[in-house]
Amino acid sequence: MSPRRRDAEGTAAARAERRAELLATAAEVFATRGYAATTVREVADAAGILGGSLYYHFDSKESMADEILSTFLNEMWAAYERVLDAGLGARETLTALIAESFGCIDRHRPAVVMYQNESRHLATSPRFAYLIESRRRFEEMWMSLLERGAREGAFRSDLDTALVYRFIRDTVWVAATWYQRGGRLTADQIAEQYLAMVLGGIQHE
Amino acid sequence: MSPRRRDAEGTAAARAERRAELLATAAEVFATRGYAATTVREVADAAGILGGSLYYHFDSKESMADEILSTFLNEMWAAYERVLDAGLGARETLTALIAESFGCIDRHRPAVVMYQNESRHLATSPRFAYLIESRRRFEEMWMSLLERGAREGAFRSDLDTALVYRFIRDTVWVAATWYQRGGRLTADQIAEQYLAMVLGGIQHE
DNA sequence: CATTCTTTCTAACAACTGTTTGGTAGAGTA
DNA sequence: TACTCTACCAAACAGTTGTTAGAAAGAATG
Repeated sequence: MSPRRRDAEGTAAARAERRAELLATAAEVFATRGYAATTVREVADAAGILGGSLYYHFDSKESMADEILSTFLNEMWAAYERVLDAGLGARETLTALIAESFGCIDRHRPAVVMYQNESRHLATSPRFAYLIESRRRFEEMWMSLLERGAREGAFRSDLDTALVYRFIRDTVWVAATWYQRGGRLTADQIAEQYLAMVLGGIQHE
Repeated sequence: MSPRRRDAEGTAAARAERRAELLATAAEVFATRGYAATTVREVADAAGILGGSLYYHFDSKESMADEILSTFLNEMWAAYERVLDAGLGARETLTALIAESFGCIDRHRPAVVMYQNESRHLATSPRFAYLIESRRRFEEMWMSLLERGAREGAFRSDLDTALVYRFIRDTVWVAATWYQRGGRLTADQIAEQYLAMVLGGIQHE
């Protein structure tokens, strides 16, 4: 490996690290104040630089949102794929998917908040078409799991499947708005309690 | 009643009606595109007038949001009060509150969506302090109901009450983002299914 | 008919937005 | 030391934003 090559790699790595830092900051601000209501100057402020300096690292405000969301979604789907490929039963698959979802919230909380609050607005641009595609795929995954579970007798069959799907989707992901790392409960503990509620209900038997 | 008086009342009523019309339009646009991302010209467009003309009826864009949200919250709390004053058992109170919540979503869908998406951002202004107060009151109401239900044996007592509260709160209100009047299911039917899920869970017994 | 009142339009404003351009401090390299 | 490259700053840009002031159309009133 030539010195020239090593240097190029070193600076490329440093650059990527700085990008990631800035993206984390941006995601935090976007999640807190809302993407549209946040100015690039506010993001830069939070990062300790000036507004224009962001454009050395990123093409546009939009491309920041793009990178934040696509990074998160890629990681999430990779995790989901691992679960789906494990060949578990319906109940166990649901359990694993929910646990994995709370793991995603733990690792990508600001991105999840952004996905929820801004995806409908952003998806109007063709650049963010993958948001719609992800939503479609998500619905397909859950609907087929729930139908399979109802067929196999794991889940109740007297409920509207589409409603159950939304019920689970909403319950899990909205948790990103209040979850905080290092809080009273860990992501795993929350997942466990959520599962107990979703599966068994809150009524005393 | 003098003619003078009748006229004054007539124009005042007409004026209030026009305000309500414009507010309904504004709420729809705010809910769809997001409050911050919506321009007053877009609201005016949707109402068939020009941007500046809105300022004959309203002081500012902010005061539109204010009126939309406070009107909704006042109605919601009036409905909740009626339920709480009925002196029902824990389980019946929960049932009635959830049914009432879906009723609110049915009647005030755009306002509910705004409340969810924008309240955190808006609440930074002192003008919207009532949003925080409403949230506090909401939490207090539900927490005491859930604790009472657990004490009286209506609800399971092995679950984290704060988590159950968020679970119910999120599940109910997020429905506003996908609910549409005249859809496959009525608000009452959705409330019924939601109740069955929350109380009994989705697992086959 | 003339007058008044209500609602809207026209046209502008100052502030703020995302973005660009050219410069510059400082670390690394020869 | 001189040079280069990286990451940032300083200052401006054009477009958009919420908002305002004055004119005007039209209905209601006398």
